[in-house]
Amino acid sequence: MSRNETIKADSVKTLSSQAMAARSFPYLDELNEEQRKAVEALDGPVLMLAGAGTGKTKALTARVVHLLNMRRANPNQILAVTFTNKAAREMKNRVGNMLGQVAEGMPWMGTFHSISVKILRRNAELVGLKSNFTILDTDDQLRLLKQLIQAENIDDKRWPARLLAGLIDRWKNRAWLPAEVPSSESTAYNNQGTELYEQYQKRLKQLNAVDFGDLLLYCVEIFKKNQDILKKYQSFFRYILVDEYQDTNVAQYLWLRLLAGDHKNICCVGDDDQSIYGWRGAEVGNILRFEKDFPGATVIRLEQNYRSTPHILAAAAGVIATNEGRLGKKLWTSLETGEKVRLIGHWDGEEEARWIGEEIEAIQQGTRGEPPKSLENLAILVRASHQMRMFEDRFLTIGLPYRVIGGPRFYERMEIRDAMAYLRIVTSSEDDLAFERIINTPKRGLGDKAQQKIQLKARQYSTSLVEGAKILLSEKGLGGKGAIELGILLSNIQRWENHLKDQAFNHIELAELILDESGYTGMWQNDKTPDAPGRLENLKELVKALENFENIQGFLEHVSLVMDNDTDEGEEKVSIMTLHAAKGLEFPVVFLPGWEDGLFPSQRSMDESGLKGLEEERRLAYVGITRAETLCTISFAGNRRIFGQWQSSLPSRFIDEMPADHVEVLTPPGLYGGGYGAVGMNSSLEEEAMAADGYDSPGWKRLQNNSKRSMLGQPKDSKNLIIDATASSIFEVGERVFHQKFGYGNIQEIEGDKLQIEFDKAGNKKVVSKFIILAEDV
DNA sequence: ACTGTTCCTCTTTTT
DNA sequence: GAGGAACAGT
Repeated sequence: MSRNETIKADSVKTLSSQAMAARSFPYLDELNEEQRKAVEALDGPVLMLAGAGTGKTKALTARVVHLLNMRRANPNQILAVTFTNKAAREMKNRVGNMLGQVAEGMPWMGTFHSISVKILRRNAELVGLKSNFTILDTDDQLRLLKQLIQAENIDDKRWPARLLAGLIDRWKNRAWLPAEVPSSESTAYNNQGTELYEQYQKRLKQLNAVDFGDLLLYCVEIFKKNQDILKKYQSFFRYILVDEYQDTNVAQYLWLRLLAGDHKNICCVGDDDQSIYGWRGAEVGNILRFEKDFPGATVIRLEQNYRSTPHILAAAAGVIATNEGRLGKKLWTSLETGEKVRLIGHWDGEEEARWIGEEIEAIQQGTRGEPPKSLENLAILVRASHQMRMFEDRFLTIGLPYRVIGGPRFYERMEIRDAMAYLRIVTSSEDDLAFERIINTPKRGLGDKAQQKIQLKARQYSTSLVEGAKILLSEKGLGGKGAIELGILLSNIQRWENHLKDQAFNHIELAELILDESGYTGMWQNDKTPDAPGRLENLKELVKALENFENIQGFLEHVSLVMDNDTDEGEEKVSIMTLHAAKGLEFPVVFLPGWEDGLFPSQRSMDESGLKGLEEERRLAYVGITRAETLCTISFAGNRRIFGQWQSSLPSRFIDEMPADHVEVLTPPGLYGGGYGAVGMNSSLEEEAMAADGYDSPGWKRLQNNSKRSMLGQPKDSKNLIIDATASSIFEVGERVFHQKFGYGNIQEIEGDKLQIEFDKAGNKKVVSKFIILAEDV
């Protein structure tokens, strides 16, 4: 019925399109009312506020299919932008499935960056680039910046290149060219930030290279300065769809506004509660402002959650409710009540990993009174990647298969970058950064001195390093072994270039030949370190990856843009990933470890961005909880080793924000003396008991009192209760005390139950008194 | 030039 | 605890 209304409203449309619309579209019947509205509101600006698990992707793909079925646009006239390659792939697959064909016919479905590259290659000359420009990765970028910094005689100890890289990235995210950086920023980076930014951009253009930020920045610049080109793209992209709109930064926002400026057929999907990329320049303001930016916009809220049980939703809602300035959504579900969110405190991080490992095995075997579950259904979501290690260690020792998602990427490995540098120098001998990388890898006796001579020569003739090296040799500016080796390298490069041109070999053979003749493969074959075989394996994989591409250039472009490496071998595994990487995913069973103040919410985030930072952390917590379908387990540890130093911490404040009715507090198993890990490597029963009750955070206490089950079977006068009764009174300032992990120290200050202690070895720390005993009692 | 040593900082989060 | 930079020794 609503479809008929739509047709009436669209009375301008041709008879044929009406006839098309009158056909039945089975995918529409699978949508709920709101989703359907979002799909059928084809024209004009649409904002789809889609809460977690509300079928956003379903609606989005249905919308694409509907646009096609209604003949509003050809597949190549729809611009569909996502942030990650994974999301783009997913959308392509789903659209393809719905249409019953491969969605290769949708060339403009991709990430902001990949689409920008396409546009930029076609218009490169407008910003002073050649269309075969290379895209630098972070490593190249840093090396380049370092060179500039050293040329300016800046102490790169005090002013690290990373800092400058971050600064430039921020400016680019705001779509500021060097000349557009406001003067308020002029004190940045020792007052030389803007100057170095300008130099950096110049140098990039000399190298015919861009960095990630440039892809967006230059597109925006082209659109702004060339009305004709903008018009062309505006009319070409008849419909625009944007996923995860809350994560757009200023540059992306301008990019979209410019492209949608004419017809305004733009549909943005997002959730302000899931905005977690503020640190990368994302502006939640973009989504909050949508209706102002696009007057008359249709706003649709998707609030029915199909993913999680009511307990999980309630816990998540409780946390996110603390944030201010939300657009506000109320998620609801018709699913039946499942288990409450589980909460458990541990003595330290190792104990936490051990416990989670045991839990996972139990769930896998189905010993929790439920059918066995595949490990594919389980995920561990951490705040910071260094937390992953603890779990990897533990899972390796108990032989639990796991997969780290978004870890160190394939393309970032040293051997891959080296190999790619060889390929780069062959496709473009002007790629100085690639040449620098390979000139002495493997060792050719071309050290700092030789390289400096080449640099000097290249600068003197203002040419590339390869050319500079040739000149140096012809002028006999280099002697001995170095000269011979450099000669060999240069003639090798020349020969490889010719092979590439002649097409004497296909690109796979050529790549193998290059790695072979350069001695690079040999270098690793002769390497006796334990990771050498793995590196050779990676090189093989690199060559194999070439099979999917027509030529080396195409491959290089792919690698610089597509960063995820889904090497999903068949075996079932637990997934370990950061909360950021988990956005958009869902798992029946989710573990959220490390909920401690300082770690989560991250201290750094709060220090740098204050309340804004804290609220973003809270959204991260919300994202984490809402990944879970049926079982969500949150945990924290009282002690954790950070930078090799033990640190004690309090439970995350987010724990206090969860409504107690929806949380069940578990007691660490060690308390009962039974079960597993009772006598851990370095944690005793007593310590575990303290861990269970060692916090004074009101929320933790409240939750603990609320949980009757956790108290079952616990002796009334168990040791931890005795300690509890005496805890806050027995200490005095100046007393000599002992802590299990930090060792001896003196009390500096007493603040309720927390003691400020100057430890002899571990430094000054704030510790809950229950972890402390008098030195004389040891 | 290269290798091995110590000392230093450092960790959010990523296209 | 690890990876990088500076230094010293071959």
